[in-house]
Amino acid sequence: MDNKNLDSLRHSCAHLLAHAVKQLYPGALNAIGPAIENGFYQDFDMGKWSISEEDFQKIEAKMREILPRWQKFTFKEVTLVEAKKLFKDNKYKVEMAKEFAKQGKKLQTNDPGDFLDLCKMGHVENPSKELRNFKLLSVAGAYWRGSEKNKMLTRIYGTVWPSEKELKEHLIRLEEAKKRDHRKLGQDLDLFVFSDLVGKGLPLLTPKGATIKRILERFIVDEELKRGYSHVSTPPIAKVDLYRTSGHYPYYKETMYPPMVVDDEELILRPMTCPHHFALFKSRPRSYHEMPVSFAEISPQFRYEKSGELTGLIRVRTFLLSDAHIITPKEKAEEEIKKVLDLISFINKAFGLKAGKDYRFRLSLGDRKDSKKYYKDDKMWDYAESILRKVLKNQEVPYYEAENEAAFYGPKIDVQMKNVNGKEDTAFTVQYDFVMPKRFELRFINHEGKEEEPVVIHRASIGAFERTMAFLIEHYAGAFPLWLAPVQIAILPVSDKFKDYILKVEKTLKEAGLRIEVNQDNETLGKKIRKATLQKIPYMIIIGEKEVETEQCSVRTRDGKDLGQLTINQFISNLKSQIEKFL
RNA sequence: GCCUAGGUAGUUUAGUGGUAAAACAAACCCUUGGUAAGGGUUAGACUACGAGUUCGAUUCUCGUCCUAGGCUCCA
Repeated sequence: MDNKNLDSLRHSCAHLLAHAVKQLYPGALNAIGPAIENGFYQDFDMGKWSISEEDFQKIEAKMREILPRWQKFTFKEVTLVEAKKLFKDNKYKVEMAKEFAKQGKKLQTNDPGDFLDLCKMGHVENPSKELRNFKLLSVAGAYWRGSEKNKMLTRIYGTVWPSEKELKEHLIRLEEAKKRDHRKLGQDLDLFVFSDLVGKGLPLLTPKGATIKRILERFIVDEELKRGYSHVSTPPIAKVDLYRTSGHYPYYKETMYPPMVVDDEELILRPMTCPHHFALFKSRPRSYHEMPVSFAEISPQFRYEKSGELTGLIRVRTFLLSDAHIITPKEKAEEEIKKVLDLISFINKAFGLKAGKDYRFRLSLGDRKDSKKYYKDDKMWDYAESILRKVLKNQEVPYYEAENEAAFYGPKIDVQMKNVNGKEDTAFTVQYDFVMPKRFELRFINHEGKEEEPVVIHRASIGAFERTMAFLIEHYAGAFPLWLAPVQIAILPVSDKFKDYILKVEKTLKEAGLRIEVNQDNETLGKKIRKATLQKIPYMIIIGEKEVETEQCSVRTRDGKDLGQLTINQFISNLKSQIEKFL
């Protein structure tokens, strides 16, 4: 079934849900009910009622009771006056009717037999047959028309599929996704924890979690140094004036931590690194010879995200960003953006992430009409957006454009990744900024000996480490590739008689830079293997009498493959060549 | 922040208006075992926190904190 028909199926099911709920809860009003990816939702103003997931069984039964009567949707075009009259009891429908009429859209009602609704979308031909394979999934609050200022409605999410088999498969996929959830794996694999006492949105990384972070950090710093970045170190705290100069303060006051007053000075935990790097740039005059100047930093940042927005490691209140600011003459900006995209491709390749499947590029544009949210300079916006678009086109990568997603100082290219729940977040970002150079009076001396204003490219190559770790945990389902695995080798003695040899092996492997864990517990070999496998440790080496005699080790992988006996040196060079291939 | 649901040993869960049960993990003992769970013993919970109702609350009510799924937000 193609997407259009699937959408019709799902949207039709939202009607069925609306009808059932209205019958069960007199006075409930249905608002919008669109198809979404893998399902649909339907919003209700429940009036005096409230709904929880416990009510789903009852609602689903009602839907099945109604369904046989729904033979065919019939459509009818109506005028605004007629619509207002037909839906006089439903203010949401009336508001939509007015809105559509204002936009010059035709108003249409449809009726599957006993449920007249205002609606313009596609519907299935034969509802009673096609709508059988549905399931209600969750209930949530959602603001009417998506605005915090409006009333909160009750939203019911559901899914529907052309066949029972597809429905079952989808439900199994949802279950499987839960198993990959980085929050569950973070617990099971001992990577990070939260503490009520420390605070929400403030993750504590365990030794294993911190190891992954350290590997990523070293990986990206080394790679950036190779590519010509200068790594710097600036304080995670600064005077509020710095952010007043940058213009961040009024725009982002809500998400900054409140200022601390120390001796007549107001200090703030930094929510971003840009102004620090600009201050560094301005510390002395800059010549065109050294441009572009690329300051990179593994930078801790602090943002007061609203409590409901926090999710595991994906949205946190303090995080470490692989930040950089490329301060470049305008004519070199395009080339520099291209270089950043090359770096991002390199990173994605190292992780085995594929464009289109695991991530996608988004060209995030401004809105010329919204001068509150975006700095007003139409010409600069047009120019900056055209440059980013051009680079994306030349890279021949698939991308999509999104209005109203830019930073206040310019448009950006975002690398969007999906988490196991299907929610998309920005992993990496490249931003074109023509505002900060003005605000900070950034200048360099050009080859004519005159002062010239550069542009700034803000970019986060490997993103925020916490968030990137979350994506990677889910991407690998916890089975990290050798180079990233917090523990690479589990040494499993067959009994405790071989301590001396084990110590020797452990020392040799550690000296070779490998990450080891020895399981000396008084347990059977089978149990030790099980434990190491559940911890998703890539390699297990088993040492017993045979290995001690021949000075070898028996190697087994977490996938259950037996690689036989190897000398320690063979094993080391085997692993090392594997790691090198990745990097 | 808002809507809905939830919070019981380190973890996953059970349970009850009369101060809590199990599995795994832990510690110890027996076993010295060869490729996914050997056996036993012990310890571990002021049932998230605070208040109320009650003779008595882990259980009922309210508040606070935290978590999940959404919404809003996401530099």
